[in-house]
Amino acid sequence: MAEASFEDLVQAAYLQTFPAQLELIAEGDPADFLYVVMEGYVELFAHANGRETTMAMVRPVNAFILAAVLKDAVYLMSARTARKSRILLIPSENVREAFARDDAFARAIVVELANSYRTVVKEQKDLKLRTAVERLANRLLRYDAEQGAHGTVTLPHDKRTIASLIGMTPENLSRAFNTLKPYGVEVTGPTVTIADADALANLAQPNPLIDDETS
Amino acid sequence: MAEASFEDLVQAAYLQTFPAQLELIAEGDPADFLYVVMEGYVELFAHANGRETTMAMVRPVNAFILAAVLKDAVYLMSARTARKSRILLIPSENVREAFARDDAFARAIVVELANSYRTVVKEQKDLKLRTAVERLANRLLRYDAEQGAHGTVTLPHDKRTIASLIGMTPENLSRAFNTLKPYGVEVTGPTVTIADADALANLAQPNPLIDDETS
DNA sequence: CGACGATTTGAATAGGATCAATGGGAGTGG
DNA sequence: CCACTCCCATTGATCCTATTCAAATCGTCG
Repeated sequence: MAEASFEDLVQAAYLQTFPAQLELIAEGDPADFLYVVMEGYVELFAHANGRETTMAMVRPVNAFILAAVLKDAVYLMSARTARKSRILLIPSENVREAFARDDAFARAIVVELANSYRTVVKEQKDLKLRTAVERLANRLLRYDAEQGAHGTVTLPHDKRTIASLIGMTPENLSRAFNTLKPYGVEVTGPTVTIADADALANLAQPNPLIDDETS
Repeated sequence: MAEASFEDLVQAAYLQTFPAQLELIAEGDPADFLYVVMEGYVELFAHANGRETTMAMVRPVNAFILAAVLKDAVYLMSARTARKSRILLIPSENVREAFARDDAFARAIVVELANSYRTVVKEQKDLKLRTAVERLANRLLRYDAEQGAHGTVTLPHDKRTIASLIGMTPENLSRAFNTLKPYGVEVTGPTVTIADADALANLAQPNPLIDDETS
């Protein structure tokens, strides 16, 4: 994007540090700011019919609720810090201004939105086409790949959060881990070892059109 | 968008009529064309782990797989005509060209993508936060609203398709309709009458952040 | 009229959720 | 440093939802 637009956004932005478990936004609120996670972790979650679910975990450096800001609409999701986090807040007004003025910025946003869209589509496929155990197995393989494919995974979130993220209860997650034991999966607190990646992959049936970050 | 860009796209495009149940694209294929439904209905669906699910039904006039075209990536979903349909095929190359050249077009695409993104997020909330019966109840209320809120709904698709769309089996859909009978829902073939919209809404708990088209 | 596919219904099963209780750290305050 | 508390995670038992398998019914189309 143009230097000037960038400067304008940075000038208008606030960089703040928030403690863990602080609610940043609530679904239904008007989109006053675009949020960018600089450090830490932010949980996006949602409510309906008396239930709550984790929609996504946002890690540095990523923006969230971009679509709402551009549309000048209300947030569809709530957000809270999962741990102490440094977050950049950019007034929506400025984002929309830069979007209207700066062609390069507008195009960059398209790429970002296209990626976000495809990510959610993949998640929907994951949810509708796989059982809970399959989802967990694939998730473990993904974490392993992200962490260097050593066969030793450190879970990036609380188990209750992971359970909600992949669409199950904490109890069920615990049982799903047990189900994976015969496939070489051992759990010790937040550490998971994958003894036989092939066996696990055979169960999980990983699919690039669901599990690959890019593409 | 600019007249010239529009002309260019139209010039390069093919308008074709396809019979029902014709597979237009398959997930994993490179995105060679952007598709626009002019008449008829197109089903987007996906496979994984030996299962298949309906992801969306696209009606006129709407484009599908825009994100894949822009990213020059592979399709995440397959598509088939649900009935005889007239479809506009625009070569991806031309779309990306227009996107690069025409600023107004690029901005229009942002709006389109932002809407698509928010739609999928809503669907994910629907899936994760509601039971099958609640999803059906809300879907019926939505159809009723779309069709004029007369309390008489004509199902826009086969029941098996609707079942897959809202994430259940055809058998379960049939039973879900029976579950809704005490709430004033009567089914006769493709026609559904809603005798007591309040009772149904009380069960469904419709939520603008999930069920409203706009917002 | 006959065949096929869609829908419905029934029965049995499986997958997940809920409720309840226990064990296990991490953090707090004395 | 230790005891206490709280919350997370696990386990057990049970319940409920939804899927699967099977069969019957219905409607449509050739």
